[in-house]
Amino acid sequence: MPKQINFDKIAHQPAYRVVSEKIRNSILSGEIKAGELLPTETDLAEQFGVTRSTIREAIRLLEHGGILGRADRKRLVVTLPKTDTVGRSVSSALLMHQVTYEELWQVAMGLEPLASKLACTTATKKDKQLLAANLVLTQEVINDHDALLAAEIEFHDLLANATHNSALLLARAPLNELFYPTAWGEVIRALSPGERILIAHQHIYGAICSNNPNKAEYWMKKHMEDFRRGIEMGNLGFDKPVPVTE
Amino acid sequence: MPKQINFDKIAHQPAYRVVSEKIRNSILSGEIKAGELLPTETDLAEQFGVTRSTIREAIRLLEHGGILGRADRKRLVVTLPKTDTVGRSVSSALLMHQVTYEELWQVAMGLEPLASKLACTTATKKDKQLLAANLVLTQEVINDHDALLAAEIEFHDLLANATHNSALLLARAPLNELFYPTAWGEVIRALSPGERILIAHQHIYGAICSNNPNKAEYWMKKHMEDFRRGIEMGNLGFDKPVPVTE
DNA sequence: ACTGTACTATTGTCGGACAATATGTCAATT
DNA sequence: AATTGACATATTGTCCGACAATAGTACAGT
Repeated sequence: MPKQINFDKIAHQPAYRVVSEKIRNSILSGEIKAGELLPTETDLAEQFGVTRSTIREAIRLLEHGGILGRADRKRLVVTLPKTDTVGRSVSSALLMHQVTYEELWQVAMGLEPLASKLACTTATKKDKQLLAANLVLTQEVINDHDALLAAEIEFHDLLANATHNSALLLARAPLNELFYPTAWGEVIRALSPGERILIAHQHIYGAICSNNPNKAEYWMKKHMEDFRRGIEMGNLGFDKPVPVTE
Repeated sequence: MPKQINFDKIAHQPAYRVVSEKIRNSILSGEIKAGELLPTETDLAEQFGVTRSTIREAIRLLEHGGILGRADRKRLVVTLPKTDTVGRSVSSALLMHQVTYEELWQVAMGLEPLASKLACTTATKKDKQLLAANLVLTQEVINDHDALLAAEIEFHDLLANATHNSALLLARAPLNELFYPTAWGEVIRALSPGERILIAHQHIYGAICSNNPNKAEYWMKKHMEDFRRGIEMGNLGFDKPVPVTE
């Protein structure tokens, strides 16, 4: 085989991507802060020296990432990405990768007990109040499948919020969107373990209030193990891909 | 206060978003599979009954999520989102939320030991070979800061890949992009704990080869604790936000 | 204090245009 | 047979100009 010289592909980035990157950098570097308005499309077009169409495409690129949004559906505004916005991209990706319940459960086992532990030292009064209210609600709807499911998901979400750790919130976002809605739904429907759920939640809540990280972690692990058994015993396979809903 | 009837805001979605959602659903539902080409923009415009500009904006929305890409820079193709593509959205979000080293470390403490444990049962021969090669490389460059940093990051990445758990891969994507590059860089530079790193890696690798999940988990925890001490002792504050680089 | 009117700014959408570039075909060359 | 060149075609990237719909504002009128 004769020697051959390989050149790198030249990187010709389309204009809309260049513009998008520039705006992104301006935002990330703090040049434009969250809450501030972006110049109008016409202005931007003039500043970058491209057409409005190009600007619009650049904006769409950022809009999906959640760092740009619309104030009152007119002017563009720089926004702090919300967990669920970002979570949707991740969820799409996971669905396309045919993620299984087992894979999600494993991640949940890594993150949820951690969240319980952390929440013990970080939860504010407000957080505890919200959790307490959730417990009351759970007890009330313990026989109503759908409402119980909603309450159950909310509990885990409140708990995660109580850590005030944005990295943790984002990492577990797909659980909220993909895992719990489908999996818990089945578990609750199949086994009706409403009481077991409530008991676990109460213990976790108690551990947080008495600032007992190990206990909080322990009960969350137990809770998640229950969950796993529920899935295995139900009619949705633990190693099957999560179905696309909606 | 007089009783007042509240109506929901009517949800007037712009056309480009509607189109984007329709395409997204087609992809997620498997109607169009990964690897397949999308119709041309002109065709899409005709099918949806909108202009090409609108179609283009819809496409940009999806392009950012990584589920659409370009085959050879012309035709659009449906693609499986790569971890780093999706990870970038998440990283942007975290940077805007001024995520701290501590928050990232906590997530790492939840995920990395888990990855070590899981890898014991899921790692293939290929995975082990790659890890072994990485160990050799690490030993060779143990005194070269930059190369050592790259090798260190690669080790954790290979380990995560060895779990073959896409949910885990995506959840830890921000660690790869935000945490390790900046934090490890400082740790290595400040303390030069090259040998400690290598030893930990070797133990983890050994545990995986001998199928010993507990040992793998134990050493990874130890490794991460070292990491934490390194950050605390170095001159970058553990509770400071991760700086925006690039 | 509320309502209606008029004006402006800005976005959402349209349609058409053209250059640059991949792709495919077919003949010519070695 | 394999490479090269020439040519036609398809498709994207970018531009321009236009217009309707609507949010914001200002200013009256009751």
